[in-house]
Amino acid sequence: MTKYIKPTESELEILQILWERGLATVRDVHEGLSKTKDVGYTTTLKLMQIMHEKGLVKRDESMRTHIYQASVNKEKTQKHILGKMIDSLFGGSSTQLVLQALGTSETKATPEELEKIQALLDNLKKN
Amino acid sequence: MTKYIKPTESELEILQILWERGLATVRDVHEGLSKTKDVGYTTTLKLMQIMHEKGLVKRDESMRTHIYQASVNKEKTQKHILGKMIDSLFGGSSTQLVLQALGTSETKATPEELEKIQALLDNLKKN
DNA sequence: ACCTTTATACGAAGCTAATCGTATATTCGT
DNA sequence: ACGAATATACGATTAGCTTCGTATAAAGGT
Repeated sequence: MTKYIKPTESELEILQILWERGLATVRDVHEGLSKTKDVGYTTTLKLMQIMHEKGLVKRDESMRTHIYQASVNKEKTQKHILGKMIDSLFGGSSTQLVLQALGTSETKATPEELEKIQALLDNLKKN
Repeated sequence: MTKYIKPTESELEILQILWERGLATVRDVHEGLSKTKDVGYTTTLKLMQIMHEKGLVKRDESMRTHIYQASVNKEKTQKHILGKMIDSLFGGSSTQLVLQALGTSETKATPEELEKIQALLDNLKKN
């Protein structure tokens, strides 16, 4: 039972990038972040160092430029945060959250995604 | 365009209780919180005072024991936070979030809820 | 070779959230 | 009427997040 470490907002942004790329340098990540927000390079560096201390990321230090990768699982992290949100914001009802999310939806769901949702829904209906 | 104020974790817990009860004293809220976490009365009080300063709650001060109520809309707040989460955690795809939420689901959805979800889903399928 | 660029490491400041103790005023029970 | 309980207000502390400046070392270019 390893203790779950809740990533902060900024850490999540970084994880997001690492999950996408797999391997990345601080500079890679920083350039990714720079697309959406204005932040100094050393800030990104510091954050990633802290994440390393916390165990949120691993890194290969064998070269001068360290290579980082996420050490926490994407789906598990999503599930964890989602679970907390369901509790704190939707009184524990995940269906309430789903209703809100589908209602708000501006994203175009692909037919495949819709089928997956339908399948899950059918499954829930059985019970 | 009134500035949106993002409630903190603790503030959300309090809002949750206020949304449920409509009107409540600090003690009411504190007793609600005490069910799930261990916190001092003055901590709850302080939080609610801060929320009042921020405009997250209103209060009737005409009596010694103030009567509080939420001054922010439940659905709007949910939608706002959900939106941020979809962006930061699911790359902007609300369907991805729905998939996770339905998959994780331990909550028993009522038949009515399932029908509502189905209706929304049917609607999405049309387009 | 030497100057510029690019790394990491580290320290510290600014801010916000969360918590609680204490002071003070009011109300309640007996 | 008087002590206990209960209310608000307020200050202070602690902890964590975020940010950035500076020091130092290693590469790179010409």
